[in-house]
Amino acid sequence: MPRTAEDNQRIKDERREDILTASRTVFARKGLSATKMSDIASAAGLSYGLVYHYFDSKEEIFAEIVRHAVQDTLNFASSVDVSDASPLEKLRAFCEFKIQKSVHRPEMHLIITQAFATDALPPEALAAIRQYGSKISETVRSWIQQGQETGHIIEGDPVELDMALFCALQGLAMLQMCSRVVPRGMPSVDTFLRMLSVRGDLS
Amino acid sequence: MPRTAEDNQRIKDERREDILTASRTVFARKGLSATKMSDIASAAGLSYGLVYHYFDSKEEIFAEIVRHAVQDTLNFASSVDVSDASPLEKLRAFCEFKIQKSVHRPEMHLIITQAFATDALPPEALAAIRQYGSKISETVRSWIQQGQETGHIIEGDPVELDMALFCALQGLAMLQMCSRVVPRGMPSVDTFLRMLSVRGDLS
DNA sequence: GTCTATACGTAGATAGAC
DNA sequence: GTCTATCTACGTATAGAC
Repeated sequence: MPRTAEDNQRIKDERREDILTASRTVFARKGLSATKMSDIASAAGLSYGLVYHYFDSKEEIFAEIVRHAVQDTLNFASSVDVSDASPLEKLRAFCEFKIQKSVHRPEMHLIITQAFATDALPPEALAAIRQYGSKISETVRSWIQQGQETGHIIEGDPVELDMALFCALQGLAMLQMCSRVVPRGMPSVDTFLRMLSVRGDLS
Repeated sequence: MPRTAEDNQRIKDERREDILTASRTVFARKGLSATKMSDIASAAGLSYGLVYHYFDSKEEIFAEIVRHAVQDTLNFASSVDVSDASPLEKLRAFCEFKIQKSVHRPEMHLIITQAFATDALPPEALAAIRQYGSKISETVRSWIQQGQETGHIIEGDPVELDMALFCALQGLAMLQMCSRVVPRGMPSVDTFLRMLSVRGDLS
C-alpha cells in the first residue's frame, strides 16, 4: 500500500524539523561559517545530499532558526505585556523565561547574537533580527519606566537599566553554552533583578 | 647604508604587532573560522604571503591573541588582589577594568569567549584559557567571600554571585561588539555591583 | 524520498622571484 | 623582507541512481 500525499507531507515536515533541531546545536557550538553541511547532516542522521532537498543553502537554515527563535521570544514578551501583572512581575517573568531558555536551549539566544554580529546573512533574517532587538528592548524599557513611576524600580536611565539586564541575560546564555553541562550555582532571577529593583522589594 | 640586524629585528617585531592588532578586530567580528588569511593581510596592509612569514597558521595568530588577552586580565586581577583595598573596592576595580576594556577593545573579551566555545584550537591556547577561567573566577570568588565576612556583600552562594557578575560583564562585551558604536546608556559599574552589594553600600 | 558520486569554487599554505 | 603565482585540500551545491 503506497504512501498517501499526506504521509509524504508529514515525513517532509518531520525531516525539516529534524534538520532544524540538529542545526541549532551545531550552529551555536561552531558558528555559522564553521558549520559544514555535513555536520548538520550527520547530526540529523541524514545523508549529505538530502539536506539540500529541504533547504537551498546553509544560510537559509540559519535564517529559519533565527526567525523561530525571535518569534518565540517576541510572543512571550507580548503575552506578558498585555497581562495585568505589575511591572516588576513582568520583568521577573521575562527573566525567568530567558533564563529557562538559556538552560534548556542555550543555542537560541546565542544564535540570535551571532546573527547580530555576523556579516553574511540573508537580508530577511537580518530584518527579523533588527525588529527583534528594537521591539524587545522597547518593551522591557516600558516595563522599567512603569516600575519607576510606581516606585518599585530604582531611578536612573531606563536605557541603561535595560542594557544591564540584557547584558546579564546575554552573558548567561553564553556561559551556559560554553560550559556544556548545567553548572551548579546558576545565577537566580533575584540576583539579576537586584540591579533594577528598589531596596527591600526583593527578599 | 644597509640595515643592521637590530633594524631588521625591529621591523619584524613591528610587523608581528601589526598583524596581531589587525587580527583582533577581524577575529572578533567574524570569528575564527570565518576569518580568512586574506582578511587579516588586507586589514594589516600586508600582502597575503607575508603573513605566513610571521605566523605558521591562522590558529597560531589566534592563540597568540588569546594568550595576550588572558595575561592582561590576569595581571590586573593579581595586582588588585595584593592591594590593600576593601573587597568591594577590588570588585569595583575589576569591573571597571573589564567595562573599560569592553568599550575600548571589545575584541578582547569576546575572543576569549570564542576560544572557550570553539573546538578546533591549539592545545597550548586551550590550556591558557582553562587556566584563565579557573584563576579569574577563583580570585573574584575570594573577594566575594571576604566581602561577605565583612558584611559588605550580600549573603548567598559565592559561586552564584560570581557567575552573575561574569554574565553581566560577558554580555556587555558582546553587546559592545555587536553594536559597532559606543552606545549611549552604557551600564555603569554601580548597576552591576548592585547585584552583590548590601543595600546602602552603593549610592 | 533517499542516497552516492561528481563538478566547481574558494581558502590555506608553499615556492620562488625581486 | 616583501610580493605574486601556484599547488592542494576541502566544502558547497548539483546530478543522477535506487
